Amino acid sequence: MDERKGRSKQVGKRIVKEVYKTLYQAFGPRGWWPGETPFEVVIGAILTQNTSWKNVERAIDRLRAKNLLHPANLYKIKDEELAQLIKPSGYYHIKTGRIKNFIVFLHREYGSDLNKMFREEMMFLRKKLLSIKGIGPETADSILLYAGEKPTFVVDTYTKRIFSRHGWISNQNSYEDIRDFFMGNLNIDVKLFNEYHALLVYLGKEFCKKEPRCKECPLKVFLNKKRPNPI
DNA sequence: TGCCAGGCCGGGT
DNA sequence: ACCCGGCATGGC
Repeated sequence: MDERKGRSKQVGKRIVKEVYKTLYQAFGPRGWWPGETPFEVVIGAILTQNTSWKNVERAIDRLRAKNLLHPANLYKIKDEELAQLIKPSGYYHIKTGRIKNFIVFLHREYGSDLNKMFREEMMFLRKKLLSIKGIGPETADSILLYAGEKPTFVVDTYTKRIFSRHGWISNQNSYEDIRDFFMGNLNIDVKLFNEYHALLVYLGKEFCKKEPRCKECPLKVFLNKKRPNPI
């Protein structure tokens, strides 16, 4: 690699770490994921696809009330009943299929035992999750990180929005590019990846909704700093 | 009232 | 390899 790229890489590394430090100091630990059990996290990860968490909570509460937050119980339920229960989370027919796809996969591959599934090597399991129809990269990484406590970085719309608006990534970078960018510039650390993603979501939700780079944004201190060149 | 929310798939270029 | 329409409810 040439010298310019090398320097750019160092800038990228510094930015990624400093952004984390800044957000953590501003907001403190977020305590993610807002779910009680690993299985609940998996279901939440599917239900929250392009959906506000508030609506997902409603759906989860309805499942919990029927004691359905367990693989064996969901395995038995009829599609139409599940669809009605998760209705508040939107896209409920699509998501019924996606939940069922995962449940059938878990049953077939691991005897409905989530702990057994998470004993797999991370990247091997990631590939298997991605092969399930309805589980894309963000959902897979959310499951691995927040339910399985595996060291993978979750990239979502907030991550892309915040980092591209600052010029730290470009909007043509793929999901995997961006994931590599974060993982390559941070220590491989479950706790760190957990907090980082949660902090970005918090920032995106609470500060960047209407006015990008608003006055109260903790990241405004980065506006005048050197920026890395394309990942 | 219209737009958005912690994506992903399938078909078309 | 991208690009786009579709999927749907609830909050502001």
